[in-house]
Amino acid sequence: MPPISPKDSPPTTERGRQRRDALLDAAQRLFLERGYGQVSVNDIVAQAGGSLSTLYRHFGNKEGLFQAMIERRSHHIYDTLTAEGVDELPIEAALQRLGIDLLIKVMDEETLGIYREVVAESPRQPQLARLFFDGGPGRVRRALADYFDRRARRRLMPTGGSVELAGIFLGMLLGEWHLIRVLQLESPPSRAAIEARVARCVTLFLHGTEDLSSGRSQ
Amino acid sequence: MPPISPKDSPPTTERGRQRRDALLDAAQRLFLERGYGQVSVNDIVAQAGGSLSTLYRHFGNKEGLFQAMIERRSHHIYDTLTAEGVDELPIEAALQRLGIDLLIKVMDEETLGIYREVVAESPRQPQLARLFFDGGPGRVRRALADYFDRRARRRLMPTGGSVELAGIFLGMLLGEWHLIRVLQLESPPSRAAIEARVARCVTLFLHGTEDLSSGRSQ
DNA sequence: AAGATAGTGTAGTCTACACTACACATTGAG
DNA sequence: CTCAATGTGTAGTGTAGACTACACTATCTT
Repeated sequence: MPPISPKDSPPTTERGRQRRDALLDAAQRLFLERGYGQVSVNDIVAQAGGSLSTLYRHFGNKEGLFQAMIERRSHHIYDTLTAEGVDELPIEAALQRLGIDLLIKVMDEETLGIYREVVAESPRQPQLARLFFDGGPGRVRRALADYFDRRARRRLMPTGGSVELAGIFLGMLLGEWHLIRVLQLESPPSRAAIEARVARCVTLFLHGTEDLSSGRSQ
Repeated sequence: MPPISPKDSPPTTERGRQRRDALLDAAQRLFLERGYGQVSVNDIVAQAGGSLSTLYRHFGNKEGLFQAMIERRSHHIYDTLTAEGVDELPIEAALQRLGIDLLIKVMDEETLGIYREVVAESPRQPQLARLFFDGGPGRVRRALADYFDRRARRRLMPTGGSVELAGIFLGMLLGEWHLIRVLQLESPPSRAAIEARVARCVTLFLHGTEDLSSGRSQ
């Protein structure tokens, strides 16, 4: 009878914590490199040093290890995105800064790897989806929506639907680029290309297509 | 020595075509239901009827079958989206119609399944990524960009960057919704919800946030 | 009717790998 | 010192599954 919830007991001793981290590090490297299904627990132990028994003591089974790894990651990845002091900037500059930071983070090979693995495994491990979304994309959307709400309170923009608005803006930023990078159809965009795209998105978001240059709409 | 390119010879006889289609149908059902790695070729044969030998004669190996299935699918899925007569409509209506059709298609469980499988397998099967993108999302982006170009030629909107603009608009439409559905975090949106979101995106795309109601930007 | 072409069915090979068993080492607390 | 908990190392076990071999059948063409 396999354990329903893998026993991810907090390590008591210092040595225990080290072994646990080594296993997580190895798991991360290998899972993101080859994909969950293509990595054996033996590979991970070989990479991490230590012993198979230890792995099973800590994580219960392969899935437990995977989830622990994803959880650790999705938290740390988006921690750099805590836009602070953003309320003092004009909205153009604020969105521009957030957009650039976000695109750089999201185009990063590690972030893309996490995304691929989560999408691939989520049908079999639904907890994974929540874990990832709430720790990553969901948190960014929340933060941006809060920013919009603060502006609305200061009467700097209309009230209401801030979460949806945030989602739309984030969608604009990623657009087709994310898919293209997830599928590895093109090489990563340069810093300059990122800045240009963000600028275009910000303008579009604030003023619509009309404002791009001349031209009237039908 | 495994064949480099799977022998996907076009079936000559009628009976051959039937057997081939039956295999593809079964493959599609099972792959989308359980995921590529979780389906055995024997499962597929059992579902399709016929024989293992036939499968290998047609597709060479498991990957060949998978690719043939994805190719067939990504072509047919987006065929419904050939927006015709769209040039006669005001741009609001045109974008609205396209947006609704697209969101319905993209939120469909089958389309989401294809997406998941392609993302999951693309690192191991790079041809797959191209196949999918060019047959699906890429074609939609191309079609929308062409529409923008035609409008630009009629001086109804600014010239240039139509492909990027199309990508941005499509990104707005999907936004966070796509991820949420891919990860199955929420149930499918209602028709009404889709219409509301598309309307909001179209307004935003054409006029920016300013126009949503009152409120001035900083 | 005879041979080519494609489909069937079964049985089997070979390999990979999740997970376990077990005997032994290390460490730290009382 | 000792005993309990934790880590190590090796050597399995059991199973699943991709792919092959082979003997046979159905159909179609000329």
